[in-house]
Amino acid sequence: MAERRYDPREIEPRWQEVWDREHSWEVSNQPDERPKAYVLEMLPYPSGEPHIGHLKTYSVGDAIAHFRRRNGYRVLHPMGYDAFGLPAENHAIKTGEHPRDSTQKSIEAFQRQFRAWGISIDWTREFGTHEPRYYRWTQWIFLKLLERGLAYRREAAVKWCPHDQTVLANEQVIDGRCERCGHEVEVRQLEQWFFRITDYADRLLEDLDTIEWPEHVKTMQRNWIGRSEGAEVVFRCEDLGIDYPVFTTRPDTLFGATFFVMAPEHPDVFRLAAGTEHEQAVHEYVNHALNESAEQRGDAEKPKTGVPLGRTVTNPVNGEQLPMFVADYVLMEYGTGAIMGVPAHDERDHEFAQAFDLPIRQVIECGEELPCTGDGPMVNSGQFDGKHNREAYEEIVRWLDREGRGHASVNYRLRDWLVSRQRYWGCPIPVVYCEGCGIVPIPEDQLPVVLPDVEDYAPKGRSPLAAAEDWVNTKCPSCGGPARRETDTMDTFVDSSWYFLRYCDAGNDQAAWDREVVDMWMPVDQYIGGVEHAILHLMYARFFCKALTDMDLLDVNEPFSALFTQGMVTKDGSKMSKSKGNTVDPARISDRYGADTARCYILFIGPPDQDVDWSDEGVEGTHRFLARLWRLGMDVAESTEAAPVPEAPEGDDLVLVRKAHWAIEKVSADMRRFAFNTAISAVHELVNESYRLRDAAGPGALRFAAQTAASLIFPFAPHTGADVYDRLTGRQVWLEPWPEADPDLLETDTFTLVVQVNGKVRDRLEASASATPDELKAMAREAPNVRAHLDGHEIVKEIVVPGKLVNIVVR
RNA sequence: GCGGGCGUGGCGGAACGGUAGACGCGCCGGCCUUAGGAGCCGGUGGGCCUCACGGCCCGUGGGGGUUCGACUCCCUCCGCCCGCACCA
Repeated sequence: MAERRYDPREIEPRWQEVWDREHSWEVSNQPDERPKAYVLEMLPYPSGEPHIGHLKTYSVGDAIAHFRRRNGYRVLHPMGYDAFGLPAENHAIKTGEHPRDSTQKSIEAFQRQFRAWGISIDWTREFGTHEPRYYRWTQWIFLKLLERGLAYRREAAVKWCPHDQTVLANEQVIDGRCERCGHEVEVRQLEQWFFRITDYADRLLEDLDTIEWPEHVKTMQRNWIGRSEGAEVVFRCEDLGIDYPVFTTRPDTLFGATFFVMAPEHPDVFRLAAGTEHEQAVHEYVNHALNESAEQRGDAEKPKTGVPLGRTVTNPVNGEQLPMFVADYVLMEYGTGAIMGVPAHDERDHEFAQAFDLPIRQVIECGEELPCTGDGPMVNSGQFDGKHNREAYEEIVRWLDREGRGHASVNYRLRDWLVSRQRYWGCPIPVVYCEGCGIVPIPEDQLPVVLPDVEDYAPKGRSPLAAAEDWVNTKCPSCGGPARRETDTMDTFVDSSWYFLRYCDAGNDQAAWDREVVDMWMPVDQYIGGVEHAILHLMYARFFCKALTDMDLLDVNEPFSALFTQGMVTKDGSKMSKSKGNTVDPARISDRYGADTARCYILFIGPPDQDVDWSDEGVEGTHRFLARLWRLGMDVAESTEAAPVPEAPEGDDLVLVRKAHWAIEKVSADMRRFAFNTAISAVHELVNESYRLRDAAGPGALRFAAQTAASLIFPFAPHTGADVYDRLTGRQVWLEPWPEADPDLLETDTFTLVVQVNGKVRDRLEASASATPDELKAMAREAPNVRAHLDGHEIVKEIVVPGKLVNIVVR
C-alpha cells in the first residue's frame, strides 16, 4: 500500500470551496415537499476571537443540522452576531476605538473561524444586531409594544451600577452585584422604560408544559416567575382612616398576627409616624435603609431591624389592634409593600418578634417547635378552632370576601423588565420628549433612529448620547415644536429577543419579516446554547413572541420547541480563563489537527450536556481515529475494484456487513438522543472491525464498511466524511439520504447465552437464536461450570430472558 | 435554608432492571523497520488458586430495602457541582 498521510490542511479547504461554490447550505423561502427544520445555536457576542465554547455549541448544532438534512428535512441553519454591548464600549472608553470598528474586526474573526470549522451555515441570512438594517426593526418592535401599552415609562427604585454607570434589570443583579463588572449595585429613584412582562407571568409559566426543554431550565424559569397563591387582606389604621392591604400565602394564620410591618420605601411611613414620639427614629431608620447597598439589605442572615411607627391597625378577623413597624426585611416591590407579622408560623416574623419582644401566638398545632409552617388543626382562631388549617384557609378567604376585607389573590416574584441603559453602544429608543406633547414615538417611516457618533464614550451618570447635542435636539414629529430625543439605549437583551425571527426573512427591507415566511419557519425546532441563558434570554424571547402574537404580527406562542443546553469545556478541571492561563484556543487546535479533529474530539470526550475537561493527549486519539478512517477509505478505494455489496454475505463478509448495519442503527439512535460521544464510539468500532477483517473480507463488504463509516462520521467530521465517501463512491455524502439499517442484518443466528446461578454468571454458551426457552434451560443446565454449581442443590426456579440469559435459582 | 443534578478502573467515560467497565487516553508486550515519537496486532479493575486450560472471591460514595437478578428502582446518610435565596 502506498504511503499516504491524512492531511486536513489540504482536505478541509478543498471541501469548503465545494460547499461555497455549490451554495450547499443555503435554503430558500420557497416551500417544497420536504418538512422544515429550524436548527439554531444561540447567537454569539462578537468579542475577540471565537472560544472553545463556541466550537462546542456549533459542533452540536451542526451535527443536528446535517442529520436533519440527510433525513429529508429542509433545514434553516443561520447565524449572526449579538453585536451591541458593554465590552466593546468599555474597550472604546479605554482606547478611543469606535465600538463599531472593534466589533467589525471581531465579526471578521468569527467569519474566518466558522468557515474554517466547516459549519454548514446559510451565510446569506447573516447580520449583526448593531446594523441599522436590523435595529430599525428592533425600534419598530419597541413602538409596537408602546402602542400596545406593553412598553411604559415610570419612576421607580431601580438597581444602579456605579461602575458601569447604568441601571440594570433585576435579572442582571447577582447577589447584589452587577453581573458584568461585579460592583455592588445601588438603588436609585429614576424614570425608566419598562416592558410589561409581568402581564405574561401566567402564560410564561403554563406554556413551559408545552415545550421540550431540560427540566432544570424549566424549574429555573418557574422559580424566577415565582407564582404564589394567597389572599389580599385589608388592615385598617383607625387613627388615619386608611386601609392597608397585605398579601399573604397563609390567610389561615390570620388569627396569629401580632404586628404589622411596612417597607421603608412605603409612601405612607412618614405620614403614619408624623406627630408620634417615633417620628425622628423613623426618619433616621428609613434614610439608613435606603442608603444600604442591595447586598447588605438583601442578606437573609443579618439580624432583623426596624422601628415602631407609633400607630396600630385592626386585624379584620378579630378586631385586635396590632402595632405597626417599619423594617427593611419587607420589600416594597413585592406584594403591597406591607405584611402582617405572624411570628408563630413564619421564620422571619418569628425573628422580628423575638428582637422586639412581641407576643407569639400559635394558631396551628403542627406538632413541631415554633416557628412552624406545617399543617394541623387550628387553635386560638375563634370559630375556626379544631378545623384543619387547609380547610380553614378556604373558609377564611370566603369570609374576608363576604365582609369586603379581602379576597383570593396571586403574586409573582417576576418584575417588569427594565430596558433603559445609560450607555452608548446600544439600540436608540425611538421616542422624543416634547414640551407640548410629552412622550412622542418616532413615526415608523422615520426609522431607524440612527445611533450618532460621539467623541466621548465614558458614561457620566447619563447616556453618552446626551452629549450629541445636534442629534438630541430635534423637532417633535407630532407638533413640529422643539423636542429632545431619548438618550438612553435599550438593554441588549432586547436585540436578542427576536433575532431568530429576522433570520427567516433577513433580506426584507420593507418589514421586519413577512408573516407567511416567519410562520413557515418558526418555531425553532432545535435551539442549542449554554445554560447561562436559562432565565434572561430565554424568558425575554418567549415574552416577545407571545406579545407579538397577541398583536397578530406573528403566530408563535413559543419560539423554541426544543432546547439543548450544552455543558462547559474546562481545562484541568476548571473554567478556562486568561488570568488562569488555562485556555485552549480552538484556532490553534484546528490549525494543528484540522477542524474535524477539534469538532469530533469535543463531542467524543463526554455527553454534550455535561461539562467536559479538555485533554491535549485525548485530542491526539481523535486525530488518530480520523486518520485511520481516512486511510482505510483511501486504501480500499485504491486496492479494490468498485465491487457491489454482496447480496447474501457469508463468513467474514457477513460479520463486517453486520457490523456496519449495527453501527448505522446505533449512530441513528444516538443522534436522536444527543449521545454524540457514543455515536462516535460506534464508528470507532466499525473502523476497528474493518481493519481486523481487512484481509479476510471481500472487496464489496470492505467498501461498504468504509463508506458507511464515512457516511456516519460526516455530521461530526464533515470534511473527512465527504472526502472518503467521494473517493469510494464518487458521490457527495451530504446529498445522500441517511443510511438505514437492514433489520435482517441486525439479527444473528446465534447469540451468547449467559447462564447465571443465583444471579451470578457461571458460563457463556453459543445458542441458536431460534431456540425455545425450554431448550435454553436444558442447555444451561448441561453447561459444565453450571453443573458444578448445581451439584447438591435443588433447582427452585429458572428465569429465561430470550436472546440474553438464563438464571437458575437453587437452594 | 429551598430547588435541581452528580458520585463507576490510573484518567475521560459506556451500560432497555439481565455479561459492569463499550470507545478513547495512558501503560505493557509483539510485528514492521537502519530507526520509530509513524503504522499494524494483542493485553490492561483488584485479590487469590493453577505449570497450564481454567476457576473462585471482591468491586459502581457508605448503610439498608425491593427483586430470581440492582450502577440502574425505593429509603437513609456522606461528599461534590449548579440555580434561587428576607418574595410574606
